Amino acid sequence: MGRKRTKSGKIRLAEVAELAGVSPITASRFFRNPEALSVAKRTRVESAARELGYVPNLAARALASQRTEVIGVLIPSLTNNVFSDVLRGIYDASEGSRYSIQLSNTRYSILQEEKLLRLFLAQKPAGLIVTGIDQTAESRAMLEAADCPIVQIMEIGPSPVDMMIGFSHYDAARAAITHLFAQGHRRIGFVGARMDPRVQRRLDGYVSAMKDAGLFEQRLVVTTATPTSVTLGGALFADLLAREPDIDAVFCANDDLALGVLFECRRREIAVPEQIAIVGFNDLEFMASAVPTLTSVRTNRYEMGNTAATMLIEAIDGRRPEQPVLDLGFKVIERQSSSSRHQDNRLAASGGGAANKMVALPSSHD
Amino acid sequence: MGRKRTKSGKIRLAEVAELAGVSPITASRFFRNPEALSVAKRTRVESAARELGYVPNLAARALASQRTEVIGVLIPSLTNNVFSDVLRGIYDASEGSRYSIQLSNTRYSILQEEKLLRLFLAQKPAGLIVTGIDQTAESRAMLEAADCPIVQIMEIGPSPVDMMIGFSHYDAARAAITHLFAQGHRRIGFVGARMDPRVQRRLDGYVSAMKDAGLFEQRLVVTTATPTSVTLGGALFADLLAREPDIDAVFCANDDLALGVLFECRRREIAVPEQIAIVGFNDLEFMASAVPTLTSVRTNRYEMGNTAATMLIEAIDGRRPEQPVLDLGFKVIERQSSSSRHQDNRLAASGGGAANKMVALPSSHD
DNA sequence: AGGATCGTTGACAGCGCTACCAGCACAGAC
DNA sequence: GTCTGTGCTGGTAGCGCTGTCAACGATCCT
Repeated sequence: MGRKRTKSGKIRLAEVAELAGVSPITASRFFRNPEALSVAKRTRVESAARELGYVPNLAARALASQRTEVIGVLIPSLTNNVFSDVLRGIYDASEGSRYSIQLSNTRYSILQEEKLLRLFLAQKPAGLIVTGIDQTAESRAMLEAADCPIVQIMEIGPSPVDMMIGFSHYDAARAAITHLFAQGHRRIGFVGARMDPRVQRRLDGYVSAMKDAGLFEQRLVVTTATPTSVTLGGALFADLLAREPDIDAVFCANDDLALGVLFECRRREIAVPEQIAIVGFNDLEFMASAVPTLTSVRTNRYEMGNTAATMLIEAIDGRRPEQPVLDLGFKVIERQSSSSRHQDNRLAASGGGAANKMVALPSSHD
Repeated sequence: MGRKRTKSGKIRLAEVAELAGVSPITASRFFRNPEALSVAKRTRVESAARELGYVPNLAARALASQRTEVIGVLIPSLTNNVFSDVLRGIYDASEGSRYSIQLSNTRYSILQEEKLLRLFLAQKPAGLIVTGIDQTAESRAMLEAADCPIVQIMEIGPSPVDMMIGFSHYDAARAAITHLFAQGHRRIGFVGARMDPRVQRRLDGYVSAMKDAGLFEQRLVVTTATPTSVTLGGALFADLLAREPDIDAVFCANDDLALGVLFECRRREIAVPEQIAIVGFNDLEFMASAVPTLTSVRTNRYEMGNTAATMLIEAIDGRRPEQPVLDLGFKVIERQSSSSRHQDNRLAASGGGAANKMVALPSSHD
């Protein structure tokens, strides 16, 4: 290591080839398809490259080959914990592969998404990961015309552009409400923020489950376009309570809101779950640790990102998955905050994650 | 829009030049330095480019110009809330500039960092943002030899490679302990996880403050190399209590741990702050919303990322900042969890963020 | 033995853009 | 009128790599 380079620090493929005693094109092949070389040349090129500390010039490669080894990723937010898990999965899958990740943030704007898509596509990415299924018509057309594999993540729906991996937010919300019904709750409020398409579909699931039971009332729903936060959860819940003091449960569109609701209950000395049950969404780590432990709908975020990137890379390399649309499902993780069997959370054991009851469901469309 | 392209979707600069009736090189200049063109040609090229929907081929540009418009960013973790705020700042600053962000994750390994650095540098990035000041000697040498501006973020220390923006974790921890002393606490425990260099320096600050007061005992310190989590905060605190039941305060190396400690106190019916005070670090959003509200040391994470990227871009464009090392400082945000004036948190008003008392300090080295 | 096939290698010609330098017109100085 | 400088423009020559195709010897088949 630390071997000094020739002037201006650039070792070209030609130098490696010369040292190895092969032609540049043979050296080039070594880096792209080592199997194509004889063992002798392979080792010669390998040691020459190592000795010189050769690193390929990606710009030249991209120019010559008319394609890049960049996977474009479009997500709506960097702040949201949900996406950091997904991203981690994507980055983990990309490591070890020869592809690098180019990330951009749409800020929940499909117009911004369209603009970024245009930019990405112009650089001929090897593949693309986009969030959700609600693109503009123009974006949709660009994606369909793109000559690279594409994975839509976070949800599943009809007519994928190419590949798709996620779960049904609608079904997941219905499952959460069904769980609350099973625990004997009837007047169930909905608290939601940001109201992006996925949160909207959770709301739809809530509404349909409530309507099916003849329990839906518009007054039970409190939402805002404001980005989500714990504090906001408390505030929205306060609004809900002011409007409907007799609710017996709250379904929160995400876990931050649920934590805010829990704190607000504590502030108001409302017993959870005795007076009000709480169910969150995503099952972030802290849900199992709260007091009382908080029920949530577990979503496989890391796995979603990881599988999406893995599928994409396979597809780029010409091995299309036999299953282009993958439903990762969800699980209702029942904890103290919604358990009618729960008597005294104050004496509950530390951690609380030991005896989680899980209700696993693959999501399904209707 | 949606104008169709010529075959294979590629519009080259030459086509734009032809339509505009200028030479390719003139068209090229339009995109790099419009001022150098006469107004007439400028408008001609502009409308030609728009009409054809021209998007530059970045690979060709990079190859020809021997430099990229990529800013490399090396951070230790994608999961950590702290870094998602920093990243958001970086991405926000890069938007609107012509630079794009290339992100990589060192997973808290300086060896991995060195490897990534080598990779990044080989592609001649326009600039580099690296986390912290604890690089390997080899990394350090590479950074110093790099012919692009570099910003080290998250902390400040002696001998910056180039630019530096952050704050003193040591001083911030000392300030937190000083605050606890002022509230009358004496037996103050330390809870830390992951123990990366910055957490280590917070521990150092804690130790020095405690020693200065003649109160330090090794038994008050509980740490682990395990990545941080809320649950872990509870577990570490349980260890600490088992060892030292008579502590009257806990300083947590981050807010997740602090939340875990709060939940564990609730589980054990330990009154906060009456029996045990809690102070966290970073001041994540939920700290102001917890019950009781949680004291923390506010760090300017978004601003750190944003300013770092802004400074870097300025430096790339040849305008080096007059202030290459920037201390963003910190603030101890005093809340109920460590306030001796706090009597009954159960009746405290919603949100609790209204009357935060702030103790602002620029960090300083000694 | 002759032909076909395979595995391996190399020559050539760009990919689309920009660095460099030269050239031109025009203005001002002498 | 010539010279110099300035502002703008264009020609030439690559940047470092890979796609394509051709060539070669070795192997296999009939």
